[in-house]
Amino acid sequence: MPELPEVEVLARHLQPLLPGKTIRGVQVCRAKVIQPDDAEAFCRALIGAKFTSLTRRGKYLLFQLHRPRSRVPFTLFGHLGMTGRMYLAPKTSALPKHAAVVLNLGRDNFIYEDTRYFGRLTLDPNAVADLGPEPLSADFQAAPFARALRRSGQAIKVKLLDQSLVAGIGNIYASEALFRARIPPRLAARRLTAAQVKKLRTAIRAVLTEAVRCGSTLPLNFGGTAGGLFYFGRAAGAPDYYEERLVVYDRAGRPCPRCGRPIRRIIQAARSTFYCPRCQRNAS
DNA sequence: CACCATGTTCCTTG
DNA sequence: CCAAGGAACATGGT
Repeated sequence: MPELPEVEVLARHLQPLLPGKTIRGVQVCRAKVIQPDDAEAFCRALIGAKFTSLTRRGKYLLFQLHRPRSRVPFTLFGHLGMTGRMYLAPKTSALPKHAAVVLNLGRDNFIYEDTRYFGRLTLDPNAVADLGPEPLSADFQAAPFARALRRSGQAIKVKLLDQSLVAGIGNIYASEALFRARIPPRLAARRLTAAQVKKLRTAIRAVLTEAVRCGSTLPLNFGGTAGGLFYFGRAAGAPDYYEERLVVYDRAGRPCPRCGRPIRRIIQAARSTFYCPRCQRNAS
């Protein structure tokens, strides 16, 4: 469940739990999730290292580590793909069915599980090299954003998924931001007016900020047979606060909260886009 | 069986 | 060389 807000909430959750913990063992259950695909080297690099901090960049988690005696830090980069989860669990509890990598931290295990194994763990800083600005930081400035959009003929919805434009927007928040800015998803990026670009930038920040705030106030539940960590309403039986906050995503046929017309679903670049055909028209 | 899924990368085509 | 579109990756839910 990973777009910027989900990764941010996860980072805030794990941040106080990791610093000071030492990696005593590494179990690579599925070699394809580590990069490069060399479990031996990966384990050698991590065993004995100690966590110092955890931050986020786009949809990546940045685990800051150092070896004992060495002040030279290094970073483990984590990406959750579509279905990745990371959490601490007592070493006594059974590993989940789709465990990908398990770090032995002493009393607890750090578990990275991923049903579809689209996520990654890597020590290669290139993972993060081509990311655009952080949308919630001051680095996300209007002028460069506008310039980048002017250079692209791609539909704006598709362009928002380009992580080198802005980091962290995924398929859900691309639709949500465009609805909020009242911009039609198929409009070519270069056709946005200056006013629309400005509105879009504001909408992106608002939508992501709200999602983080919403996620941060939820109780973080461990447990269940999956041993998973749930916050955003995907857990069966868990309250669905998060889904309720989405205005257009996955709501085809249901009324637009603004005008009441049915929300429409279209396919762009092989992914679903949701929008209101009335509120998101040209020249708005 | 068919279709869908929060992401990224690679291949083909123009 | 670039842009755009689609398939592939792997598994599960409806």
